[in-house]
Amino acid sequence: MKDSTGISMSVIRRLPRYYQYLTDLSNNGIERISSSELAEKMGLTASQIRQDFNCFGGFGLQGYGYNTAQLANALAGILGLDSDFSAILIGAGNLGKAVAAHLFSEQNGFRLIAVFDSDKKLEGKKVGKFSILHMDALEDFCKQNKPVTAVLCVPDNAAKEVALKLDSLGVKSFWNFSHFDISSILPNSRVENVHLKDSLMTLCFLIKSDMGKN
Amino acid sequence: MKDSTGISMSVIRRLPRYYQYLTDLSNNGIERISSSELAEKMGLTASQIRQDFNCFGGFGLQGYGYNTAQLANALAGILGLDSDFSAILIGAGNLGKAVAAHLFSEQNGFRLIAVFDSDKKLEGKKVGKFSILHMDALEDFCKQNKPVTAVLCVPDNAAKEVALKLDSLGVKSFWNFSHFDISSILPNSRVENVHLKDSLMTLCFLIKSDMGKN
DNA sequence: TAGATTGTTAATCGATTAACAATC
DNA sequence: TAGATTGTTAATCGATTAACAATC
Repeated sequence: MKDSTGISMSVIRRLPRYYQYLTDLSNNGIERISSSELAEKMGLTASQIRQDFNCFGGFGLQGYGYNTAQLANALAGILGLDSDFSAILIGAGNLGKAVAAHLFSEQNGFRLIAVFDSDKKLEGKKVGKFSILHMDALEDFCKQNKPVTAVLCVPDNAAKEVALKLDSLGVKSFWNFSHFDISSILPNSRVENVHLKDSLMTLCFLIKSDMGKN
Repeated sequence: MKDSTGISMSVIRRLPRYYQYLTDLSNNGIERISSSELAEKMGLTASQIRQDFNCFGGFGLQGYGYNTAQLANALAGILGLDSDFSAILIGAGNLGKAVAAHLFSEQNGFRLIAVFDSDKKLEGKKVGKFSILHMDALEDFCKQNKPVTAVLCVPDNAAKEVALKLDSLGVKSFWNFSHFDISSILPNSRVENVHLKDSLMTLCFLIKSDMGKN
C-alpha cells in the first residue's frame, strides 16, 4: 500500500527507526556506516536499507557507505521533524500527562499548544507548562488557534464525540490513543493509532506460542 | 515472516482487531456477520478475512457467515486472553500508572503482580492496589514470584540495565515502552515494542505529505 | 589502481486478491 | 430447492532479497 507520496507504508514506518539509529551512531562519534553494518545492527538486510534510502535519493557514497550525521539530517528533513505543527492534547489523565511530558518535549515536528480535559476539577491545574482548559473552551480555542493535530487520550466511549467535534472545528489529523476507530467516521482525516491493547494481546499470543514450543 | 507457530506476523497483528470488532458487534446484539460486511467495517477485503480465520480452522458456516460471539470467543482462545501470565511493571511514572490502570484492569491474558520504581521517594506509594516497591527488592521478588513478563516504562537510558537485570532473573518477555532496542542485547527474549516516538514521527511525515498534495 | 560499497535492476518470495466449487 | 456465503485453490501484486555494474 502506498501513501499519497508514492512511498510504501512499510518503508515509511521504518524511517523513524533509521533516523534514531543514525542519530545515536552520530552522537556516539561514529561518522560513517555501510548498509551491511547498519543492517546487522537493525536486523534488516543491506539490500533493503539501500532500497529504502534510494526512495528518497542517493545519500551514500560508493566504496564508503553513509555519513551518519548527514543521513540522520536528511531523514529528519524527509520525516518533517523541522515542522512546527500545532497540537492540542485532549485528556489530561496519566496517559495524557506522560505523552505531553515525553513526546512533546523534543523537536518531533509538533508543538503542543494546549491541554484540555472534560473534568471541571482539573481546570487550571498544570500539565508541564500548560494550564488545563475545560472542554467548554475548545470551540473558541480552535477557532482562534486552528490547531493542526489533536492527541486523543480520552476514554474509548468519549472518543467518537470528541473526534466529531474536533473535525467540525477543522482539526483533520489525530494521534489516537483510544480504541475507537476514528477513520470509520472520518475517512478523510489522517489518523495515527496507538492501540496499546492490540500490542499487549499480540504479546500474549506470542508468549503463548513460545511456551508451546518448549 | 512467520512466528514460531507458522502464522505470519501480518495475520497475528490483525487478530486483536478482529477480536475487538467481533466483541463489539456481539455486545451490540449483532449475532451474525459475513466476511464482506466485516471487511467493509474494518477496511479489509472479504478474501483476506476468510484467509485469516482459516489459518486457525473453519469458524464460519456456508450461506450464513460467522457467529460473532462464537468467533470472538474463538479468537480470545487463539490469542490466549484466558491466560494468566504474571507481569511486573518497572517505572511508576505517569506512563506506568496509565498502563497499570488501563491495560491490566481487564482480562487481557496478563495479571499484574507488582510495581517497581528506582525512586526511593515513591516507595510505598500506591499505584492502584499496588504499593510501589523499590528496585532493590526486585531480585528477591523475582526469585520468589518468577514473573513471566516485565513492562518497561523506564527512561531510555535505564532500559538496558533493567532489561539485563531482569533477564538474569529469568524474565524472558518484555513489553517495552522505552526506545532502547532490547532485542539487540537479548536476542532470545520475546520483546513487544511500543515506540510512541516512531508513531508520532510517522504522523508528522504523513501530515507533511498530505499538505503537499493540496 | 584495487578494494569497497553504493545505486539499481532482476529474481524471489510472501501476502493479498480473485475465483469458484462446496455446502449450509 | 435456490440463494448465500464459506473454505480453498489459483492468480496477482508488492515487498524483500540477490546480483552486479557503476564509481568513489
